[in-house]
Amino acid sequence: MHRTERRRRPRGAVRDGLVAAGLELARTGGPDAVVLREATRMVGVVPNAAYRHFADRGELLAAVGAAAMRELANRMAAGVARVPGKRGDPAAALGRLRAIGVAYLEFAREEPGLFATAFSLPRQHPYAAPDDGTGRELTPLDHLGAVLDELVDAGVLDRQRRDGIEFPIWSTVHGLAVLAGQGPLRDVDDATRQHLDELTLNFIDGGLA
Amino acid sequence: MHRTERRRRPRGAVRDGLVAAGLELARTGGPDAVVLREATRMVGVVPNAAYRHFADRGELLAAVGAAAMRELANRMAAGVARVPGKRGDPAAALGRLRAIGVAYLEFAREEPGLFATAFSLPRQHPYAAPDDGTGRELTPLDHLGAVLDELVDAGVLDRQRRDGIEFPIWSTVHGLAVLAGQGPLRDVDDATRQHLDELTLNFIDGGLA
DNA sequence: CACTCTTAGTGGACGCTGTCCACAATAACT
DNA sequence: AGTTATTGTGGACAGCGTCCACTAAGAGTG
Repeated sequence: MHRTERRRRPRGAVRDGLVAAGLELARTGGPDAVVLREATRMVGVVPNAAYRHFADRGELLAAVGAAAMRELANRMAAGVARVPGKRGDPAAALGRLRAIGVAYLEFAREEPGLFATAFSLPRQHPYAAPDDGTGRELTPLDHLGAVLDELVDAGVLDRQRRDGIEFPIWSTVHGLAVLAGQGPLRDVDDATRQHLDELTLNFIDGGLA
Repeated sequence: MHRTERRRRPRGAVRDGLVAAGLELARTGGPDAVVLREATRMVGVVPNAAYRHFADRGELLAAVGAAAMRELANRMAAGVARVPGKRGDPAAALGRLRAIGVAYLEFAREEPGLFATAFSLPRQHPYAAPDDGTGRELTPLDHLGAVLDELVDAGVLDRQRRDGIEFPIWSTVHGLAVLAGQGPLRDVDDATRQHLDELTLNFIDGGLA
């Protein structure tokens, strides 16, 4: 008999493996590349096994997208943390806002597949899944909001203008990421792209005043 | 035998029919919904017939995307044309800039499938295909550029700031369209969405000064 | 007009995909 | 221990994009 060797894997290993495999596929090929059967192959399990952990491909893709979104949020947080200067310092606050934008654009450029997957919602994913019970993770939007609050405290951004301004700002940087990543601007050379980044981040700074 | 009834159709009818069918599919389901076999079914032809007109599905999708892009450009042009006031009038120029943004956002909201398809470039499509020999069609970017030039002439936008400013502006409106269309903001109610539109278009106006 | 050549359709096949069902072996619970 | 729920396997199905061989219709030519 086949001695089929099952259930060797620790609990949750298959699920985690599928998400990891999906991430790898998404990294190189975007959302369309995360194909269920291929992911199961990478984990070394039969295709149907995936259905014990996800209702369908869409749910797997949502999990992968959530992981990618978390990665983006982490990069933003790391970028912000790297900027010196204490809270209340206007220059530092502006620097942190720029760091957020730079992290966003860098992620989109360095990991176009993951970026596209994070924002391809075949199903609404939790946007940043609660990992453990210790509290909700911070979303990209949370990080942006925090820096904007700091800009208000530092007196750079008028308190009246604060409300809702995260959305135009987010839109601006996200729009550039999309246009230059998958969109019509995707074939511009590196220098031009750099220039577009500058132009766009400066445009945002201008919109604060 | 079968009396297979072929070659009844006028020249180019199958190709045009496939694009039309693809547009219909894209309208309701976005780029993923434009499936080659279904399009051929709608035209009443066998799947392989498509390969006489397109190298593969990607090329069909590119043709559909180009058509959708043209539709967007037309809506922008129509929106601009609807704003009264002659060239050189600052208020009119600003009105036309806003009309461009509104047309863009409206198209994305009313035709999310077409919008997504226009910007899903499986293959680089010509962005706005030359329809006839009489000259290239105007792209969305062309329309935006024209209005920005008018803003310079009207003295609203500093000539120094003109260069390249179309990209941050385009990014801003495109970003909102994507975030609120397919992205994480897609489930906001109509009132909120309206508010986001206002906020974003005002943000752009602020960025001109 | 008859003849040829090119064009644009048909028919059938292949491998790949997502998904469903029935079944079996393991782990967890009592 | 025995029972039950979990989580894997095996095999199937339809639908997809694509390839190959074939053939009917139309265009062009003597």
